[in-house]
Amino acid sequence: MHNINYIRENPTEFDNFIKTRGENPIANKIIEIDKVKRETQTILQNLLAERNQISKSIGQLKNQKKDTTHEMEKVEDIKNKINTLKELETLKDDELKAILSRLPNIPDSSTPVGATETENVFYKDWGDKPTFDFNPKLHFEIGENANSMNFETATKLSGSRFVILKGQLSKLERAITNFMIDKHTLVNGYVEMHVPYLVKEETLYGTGQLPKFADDLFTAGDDHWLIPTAEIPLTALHSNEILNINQLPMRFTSYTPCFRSEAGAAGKDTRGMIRQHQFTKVELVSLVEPQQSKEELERMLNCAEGILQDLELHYRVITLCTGDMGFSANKTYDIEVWLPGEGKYREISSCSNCGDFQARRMNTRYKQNDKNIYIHTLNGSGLAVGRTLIAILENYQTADGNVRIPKVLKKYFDNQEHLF
RNA sequence: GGAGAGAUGGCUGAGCGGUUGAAAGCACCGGUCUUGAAAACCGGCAAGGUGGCAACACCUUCCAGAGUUCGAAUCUCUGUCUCUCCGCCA
Repeated sequence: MHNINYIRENPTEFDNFIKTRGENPIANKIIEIDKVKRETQTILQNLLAERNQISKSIGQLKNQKKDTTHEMEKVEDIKNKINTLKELETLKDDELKAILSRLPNIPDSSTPVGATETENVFYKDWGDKPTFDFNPKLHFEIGENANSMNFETATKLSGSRFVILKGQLSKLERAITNFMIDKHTLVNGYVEMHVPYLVKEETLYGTGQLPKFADDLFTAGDDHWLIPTAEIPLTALHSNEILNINQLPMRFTSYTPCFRSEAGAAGKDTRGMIRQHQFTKVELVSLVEPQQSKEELERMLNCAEGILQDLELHYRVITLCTGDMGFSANKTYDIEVWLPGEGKYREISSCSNCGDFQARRMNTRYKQNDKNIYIHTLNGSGLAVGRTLIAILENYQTADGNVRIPKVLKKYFDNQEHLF
């Protein structure tokens, strides 16, 4: 959510910013609605003050057993005016909210301007592409050949975009998760949280998924929605609270399943487990003071990168351009891991600074020198577990169809050398 | 699922329908005292908004939403959540 004062004072700048995010200019319209709303409010409040005054005097007159019919008539007239003005105010307020709640965050000055993903900017990379003396297979070929990855049965149970992992692959998924959580809690200073997978509409509004992106989500039929990422419950942990400054920064990590309808991705990545309706992810979330958030984004990125480095997987980091960035972010780094089977880099983590955008929507503040200031929120995958599993299969595969177990995961496998 | 009780400021907790935005205590902040600290004492301490250069004035908010009333924390209805007892149950 945007600060209306900012829009009021910098309409052109605001329009220029949201233009880079693919939105049409709208500041003038916002200001016009806001103006009518505030004018209405001023008149309304004066009438309310008058009503309160008269009501008070009625109380006093009644105490003195005096006649109040004159006052009563006066109030009756004011009441009618109050009702019409109140309706108008609510109407304008709703209009304003409808617009503001659907406008994306303003990009950080270091975010490259661009329309589509082709204009994302290379930031850095790590490691080298592995070499093979055979033709590296795709992850699902490896999994299916080992009889440990099954899409057909999953489709029988749940339809398309689901998978069943069996035996060693199921265990690998669990080992990856444990490794990530252990690293983030023991080394990186994040607090592990176990959170609900079903949340209320209000919670999704806070992080920015609603009202605009309902199509990307699954509902549970009642008033609950399935989380598309643990970012949602973690970021909202302290919504509607005023924190003490010494509580910040807060760093949370959580392992959860994520549910996404993939509404806009029909026909995309239909083979394999790259794009599923359900996947698991270890999420990182930071709640920080405003002046810390830029630094925190780099820190978070490093924490996510560290996992891939430990797993010795080659990757690159790109900075998303304004047009490709998510709704709530002001700056986003994507980490893309190398998949030799596909011969492509694939997103495995996305780390975003949301500034005060989400904090405004969910009303999370902290007190400093008697002032209440919106915090900054950040989130990042640390990492997507399913895609990490894919990366391990494709990068660590051997000519005979087996898979070497990465050094750091061996302890979860009784020091075995190979997966199968 | 059945029966009952409740929801007030950071926390605990008062509150006959009419100076109650809300007593009191705790916590917190500032000060006096002290070598320092504690104790004691004094003072401050909800949020959002509108108007105003400002001082300041006013409005809204006592779970949420409707309603009754000249006037609602206080009365009525609906919803949400919490607690206790019973039933069922991982």
